[in-house]
Amino acid sequence: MPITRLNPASALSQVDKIERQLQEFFRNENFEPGDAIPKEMDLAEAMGVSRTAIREAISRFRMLGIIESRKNRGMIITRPDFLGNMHRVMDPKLLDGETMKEIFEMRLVIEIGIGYLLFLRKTAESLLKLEEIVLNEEKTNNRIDRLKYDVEFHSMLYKISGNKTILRFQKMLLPIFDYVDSGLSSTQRNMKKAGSISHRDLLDELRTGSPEGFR
Amino acid sequence: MPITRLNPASALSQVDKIERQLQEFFRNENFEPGDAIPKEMDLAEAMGVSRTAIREAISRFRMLGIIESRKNRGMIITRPDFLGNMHRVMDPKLLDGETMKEIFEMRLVIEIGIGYLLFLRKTAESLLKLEEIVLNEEKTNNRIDRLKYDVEFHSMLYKISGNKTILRFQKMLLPIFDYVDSGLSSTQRNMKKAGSISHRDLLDELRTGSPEGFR
DNA sequence: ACATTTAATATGTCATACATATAACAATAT
DNA sequence: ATATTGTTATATGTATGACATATTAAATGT
Repeated sequence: MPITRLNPASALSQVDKIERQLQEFFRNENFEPGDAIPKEMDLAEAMGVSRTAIREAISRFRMLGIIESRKNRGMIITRPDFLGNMHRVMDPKLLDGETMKEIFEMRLVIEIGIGYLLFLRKTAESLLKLEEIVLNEEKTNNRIDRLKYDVEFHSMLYKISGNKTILRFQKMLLPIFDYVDSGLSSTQRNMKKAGSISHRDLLDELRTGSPEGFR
Repeated sequence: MPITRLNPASALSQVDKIERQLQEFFRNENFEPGDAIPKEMDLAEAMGVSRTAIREAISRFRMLGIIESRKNRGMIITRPDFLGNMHRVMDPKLLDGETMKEIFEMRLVIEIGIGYLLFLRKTAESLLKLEEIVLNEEKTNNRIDRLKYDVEFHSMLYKISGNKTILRFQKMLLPIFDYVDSGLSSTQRNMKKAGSISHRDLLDELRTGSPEGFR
């Protein structure tokens, strides 16, 4: 039950109501990507509101990637990118500390869980690439380069996992990850410590070990 | 690099551009929740567009919970609920099969990773509650009740984890979880099998075992 | 039959007017 | 003097009409 669902009903603006009604309408009528939806004026008349209000609501759907409109061709339902909007709210300045800590924790949780996928999907080539990255990392003393290879290493891990969505989700969480890193609870500190053994260890474990050891 | 960032620049509507400029503006000027932002007319004049266009862009921020406005008091930056909007796009009819499978997988990945938190945060009382739920589950033969207790059990697990955000995120993923459940790859089937040992087993493992066994 | 022009149409943008809620202040009554 | 009430100014909320623009479809001419 998202908190947005219980905005004091009276505080809902007309546009908010229109937005909800439209979303409900699209779902109930089983609209799918590619389907055309009624034109603005028809919607406005059917709901007894101005075209302006309809357009404000539709504009929101456009942002989410649920609706696309072209001049004269009308509007159609489109396939949204369900992570594509997250970056708009993933802002350390906007979120509160508690939420950020939980997001931070979620990232670690996903990282642990992803070990499973890695063992199921690792290949000889992917291990070679990891080896390459680790070698580069071990060779350099430059702080910035180390960071670069660190990013590369993790990137590669996600690629091996074969799940683009999880990879993207993790990247979305990065702004928070960069920001928190202080004021960690002991639990989180433990988790982080557990996760920060060297890449070389991880690689070796991935090569010859088991999911249990990897974690 | 969110896909929304690379909409053919020419295809961006005026409102899209305004939306971006405003978000950039808020970030650069270090606006934080509670801060007042310029009024609509000032923004319109400053950007050389109509108030209508500004309002369409602002309407989007309002939906995201980034901006709130009250009559005559102007508009202020607010703390968004970073998961609160996901339900709008978490629709099996809108997403493609591949994405849904990946989301499905992400849920499992999180479930595995969360085992860690459970062991760190379990308490005597929480174990008792789990015991109660499992007992109820074992007593009933009603299919619907079993489902209910299954939900309760998982809910309780997330509560023990002490991370409301992860819990909510999992709930957000439910529509997809309910929907997929067919056309799984062998990898996913394996993961699911691994995850579907009985609740009794899980509880016992949680009581006396280790994170490794739990997984 | 083909190419070009014209008209019709739905969305994109703008300007304007009015409604509504609120804050600040003034006026009044006790 | 304090509290209540009324007035006014202000910023957002909503509606309306106009025009721009792109695209489809029909009409026209050769």
